Amino acid sequence: MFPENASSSPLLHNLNPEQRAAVTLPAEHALILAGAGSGKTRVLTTRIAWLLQTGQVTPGGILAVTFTNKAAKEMLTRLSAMLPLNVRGMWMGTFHGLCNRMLRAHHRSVNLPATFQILDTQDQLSAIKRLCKQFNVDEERFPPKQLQYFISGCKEEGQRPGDVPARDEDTRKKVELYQLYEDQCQREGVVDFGELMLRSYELLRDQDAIREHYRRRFRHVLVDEFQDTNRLQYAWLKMIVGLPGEGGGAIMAVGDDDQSIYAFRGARVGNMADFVREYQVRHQIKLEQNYRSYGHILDSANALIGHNTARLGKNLRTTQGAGEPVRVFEAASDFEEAQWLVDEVRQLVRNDGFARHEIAVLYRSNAQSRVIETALVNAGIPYRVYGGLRFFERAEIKHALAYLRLIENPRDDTSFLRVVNFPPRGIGARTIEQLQDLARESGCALVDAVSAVPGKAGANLGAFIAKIDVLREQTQGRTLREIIELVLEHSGLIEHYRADREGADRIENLEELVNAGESFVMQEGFGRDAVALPLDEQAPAALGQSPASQGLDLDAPVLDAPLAPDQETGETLSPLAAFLTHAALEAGDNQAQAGQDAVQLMTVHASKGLEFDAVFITGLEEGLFPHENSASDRDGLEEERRLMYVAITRARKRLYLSHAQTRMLHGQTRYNLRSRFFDELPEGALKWITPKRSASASTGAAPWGSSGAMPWEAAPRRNPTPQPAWGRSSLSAPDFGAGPVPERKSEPEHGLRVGMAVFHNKFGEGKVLAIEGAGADARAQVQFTRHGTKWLALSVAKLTPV
DNA sequence: GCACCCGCAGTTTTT
DNA sequence: CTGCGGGTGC
Repeated sequence: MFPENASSSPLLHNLNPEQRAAVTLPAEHALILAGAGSGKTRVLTTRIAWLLQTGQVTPGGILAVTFTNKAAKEMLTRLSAMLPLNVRGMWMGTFHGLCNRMLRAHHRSVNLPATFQILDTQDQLSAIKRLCKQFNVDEERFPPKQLQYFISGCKEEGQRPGDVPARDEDTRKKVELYQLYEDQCQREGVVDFGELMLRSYELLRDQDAIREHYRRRFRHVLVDEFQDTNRLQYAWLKMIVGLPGEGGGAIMAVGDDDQSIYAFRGARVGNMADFVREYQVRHQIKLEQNYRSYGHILDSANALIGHNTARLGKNLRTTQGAGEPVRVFEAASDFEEAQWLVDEVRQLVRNDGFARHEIAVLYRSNAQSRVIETALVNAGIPYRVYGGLRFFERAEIKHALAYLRLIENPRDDTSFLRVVNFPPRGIGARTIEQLQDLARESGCALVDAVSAVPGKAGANLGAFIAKIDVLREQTQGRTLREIIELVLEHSGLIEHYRADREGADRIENLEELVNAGESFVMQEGFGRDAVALPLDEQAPAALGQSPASQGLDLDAPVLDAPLAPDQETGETLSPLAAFLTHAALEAGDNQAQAGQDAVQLMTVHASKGLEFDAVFITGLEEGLFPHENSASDRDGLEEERRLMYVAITRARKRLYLSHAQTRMLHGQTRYNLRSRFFDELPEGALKWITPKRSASASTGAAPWGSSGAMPWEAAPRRNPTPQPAWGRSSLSAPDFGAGPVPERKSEPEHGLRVGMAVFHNKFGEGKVLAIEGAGADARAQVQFTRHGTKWLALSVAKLTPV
């Protein structure tokens, strides 16, 4: 089936049978179900290396697509470690990076300027706000955020304004605004993220020659995290390879339906089943051998995910031993949970030899990090929070980029408005409104309407565009570094921030921008980002606008053509334009101060794809995890469960689960029941380490978290604390130090829990959505079948469980 | 044109 | 309880 020399290739050493089977599959469509920690990236990269090594394909025949730049980089790094590699001809990157590359190469065919710039989510929103103002849209009725969601949603479904079914008046209005937004972007020469995908898709759909070119070229299309693809991305892939029998390449889709956690942003797990059906996939390989976690951890993951229906079906297994049990802790409050966590982290580092950066603290929502951060700060434990503002999203950086973009394209109104009066130069809202009116009347860009503004206001505006013009001239023929330095100097940004008491950080970031430009240039001659290549120098070589372009032999020089200038554009992207593209497509590191050995804090979502020696999953409470907004329907709950599955499978050696009985949320104390997920884990793999509390013990009352059902629980639950871990000194006398354990004078007596069906004398039947407060203050949010959702004070309203 | 104050909302996120 | 955005007042 494959060349003999290849079957013994060193590439295949140390692969398990399933991995090896996946790597050496024939050139046909295949689905690889890759469980967590099963060596997915390894299979993907080895597959590519193997295809190349056995001469089945040249680098130019490979298209490998991922979701994040990080994943793309990782793949490239590992691949180059396996093979000496000419990465230039290979298309490896994110969906958006590759679409960008394609659109740059064919910018004329898709009616875009060669230097089109990319709007990130923030830019898109401000563009929409601007549009709404201009057309006097009632922003109460049509919040810009919602319009943005609507437009992005349409694009992800592959719908242009004309394709959107507009049943009601509201939708018609939104579609109209969608159209106006499109016109505006087109006029300004900018595209948003959705547009990158959609326009690239349409290019392939509508331009036969171009589509056939790519179809013949890409013999092997490899897709990472396939379960996260949205409708448009799958359609795009289908365009690139065609349906079976249409002469296109083979798709190897790698994914894990159990790790599908992005439905909320359009991901369609269903693409996996569709793919199998539409491509008559014969080769489905399950990678179930897990190389990451010990047995108890995997048992927990398997048992939990087993509660989901409609799975493709997988069970992780390990050859490592059972390992330690999963430790479960019940805290009286979020505060106590954090204290406990700090103590435990100390133990891990001091006694058990865990590196701090090998310890992760996971939570469902960002708001939960605060208490934990406070406790860590007080304890002097270094930590890092993932997922704040990224480098290129910071305001000062966006300001600097706006100047740079205006140099490149003065018609970029979004950038124009961002900095026309920043730093302040006496151009006020009135003037800008006037300018916008003038521009709209004559249908031109803001910059072109400046000369029509009279008086002092006009002079100020004139000075602004003169400044930009001067910068543009000065930067001619300069290196990227010099360009950025010039902009920082002449824009007045640095000066402005120097006057600001809290501007020091911002100045530092601006100076960092110079470095970012420098290293961008270093990386690839000038801005040829190896991952998300902004400019394709190869493929379109055969697709030029030469007289014979329609009849060109698209096959001949393409696959390994020598690097040639883009014949369609006849020009190369300037370093500046390339850098701006890079800034939009790769927003930069998502983590705070890297480098030092710090505990890692992040949401469960952010943890996907990572692994740690020790993992804490905190806030395992009904309403939080599973989140209240998701727990009401089955799909939502199943996604929450997959999220929990992702969280569990991050851990290598040790896993902690914790929940708190009370938690401050939105400035109020909430009483949360422990997560139902606890009931879905195998008892034998767990160990409750919650210590007995002296307060409750001395009164003789059943201690929280001790044996027996909670007093307010309708159905008896499994014993949450079979054997408190008295033996361990660290646990027997918990030092909850800094504050008193919150008093619990009034334990809930209402007997209600979230999800419970209840009856009210006036409102009839309903379902409890949330419970808040305690004793006389206790309130419940109930969704009534006939009377909507209401908050009821439990001391007043009579609710009876049904 | 800017500063301050009030009011309101408040999962998850990459490109 | 926070942070952000809009609106008002100087």
